Amino acid sequence: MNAETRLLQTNRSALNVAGLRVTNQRALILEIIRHGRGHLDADEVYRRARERQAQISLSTVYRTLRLFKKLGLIEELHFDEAHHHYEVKPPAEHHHLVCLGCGQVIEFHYPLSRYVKRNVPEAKDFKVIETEIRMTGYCSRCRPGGK
Amino acid sequence: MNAETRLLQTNRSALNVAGLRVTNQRALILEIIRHGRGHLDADEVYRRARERQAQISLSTVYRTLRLFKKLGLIEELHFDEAHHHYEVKPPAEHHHLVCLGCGQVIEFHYPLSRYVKRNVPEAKDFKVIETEIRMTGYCSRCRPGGK
DNA sequence: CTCAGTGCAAAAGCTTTGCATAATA
DNA sequence: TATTATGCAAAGCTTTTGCACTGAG
Repeated sequence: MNAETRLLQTNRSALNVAGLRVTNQRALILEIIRHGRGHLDADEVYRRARERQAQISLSTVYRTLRLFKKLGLIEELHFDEAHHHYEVKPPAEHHHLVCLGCGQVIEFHYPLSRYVKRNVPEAKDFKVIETEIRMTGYCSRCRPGGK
Repeated sequence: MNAETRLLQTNRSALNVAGLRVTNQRALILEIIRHGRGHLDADEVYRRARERQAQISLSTVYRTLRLFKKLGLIEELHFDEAHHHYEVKPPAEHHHLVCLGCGQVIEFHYPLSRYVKRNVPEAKDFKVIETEIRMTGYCSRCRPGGK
């Protein structure tokens, strides 16, 4: 059993647990999102997947991403563009700083939904499922002008 | 001068200040976003605009929204869907609770970026231009099951 | 063997663009 | 009058869908 196969094997169990049919495509896509640091969009997942399974189709990528999202295996994020980004669902609540200069995404962890629920009257009566905080601006290296 | 014309006139000055050519289309679109409570997408702006100027085109709506955004007159928001929503830029920082049940958007005000800057080390060094907080979940009426 | 999952191609949104015409300054 | 903005139609992208085939269970 080579390293490639072993990696895919690891993801099989995650999929089995969900009661899904385990295909090479699904194992590979999960592997790519888990392994790929950064926030991938569908096309990037597709490009990386093709390096290992030349025949994989873009529709499968889209279908699989939607499926994983529904199962809660991954998170769908909305940055500034018109398309979505995906990443594995992390255990702790986390958010994003998006630099308008270099495009890097800085992740930070903070239980903000709990804070908001405590301090914002409108949120007291709301059952929060998901919180996404996206702050755009300039990182220290890209800061234009002063301050 | 009828009421219609007077309304448009008010927006002319805002556009004049920006050094733009003032057209009926631009004045009308600004009027719709300012007046229209809620968060409108491009198509909704288009539909409302056509009620008053039958010949207006969807491309003009898109071009105008992009322009207003660049000028800082309006804000572009990213909810769950693949398209954008627009609203007038409000003076105070505000955020959104999006109900997965009925789709309503509850707005709340809170200076969260200041709070984050104070408490999150990663943000200390970041010059924040814009903060968007979107919490999805269920409002009191749509809450499924208990809690 | 059966049915869920895949690949392909075509369709379906949303958004942008080229170009001739119309309107502002 | 000199541009800038508009309308229309066509193109561009991302995402979804129909259908016959393949492969997992």
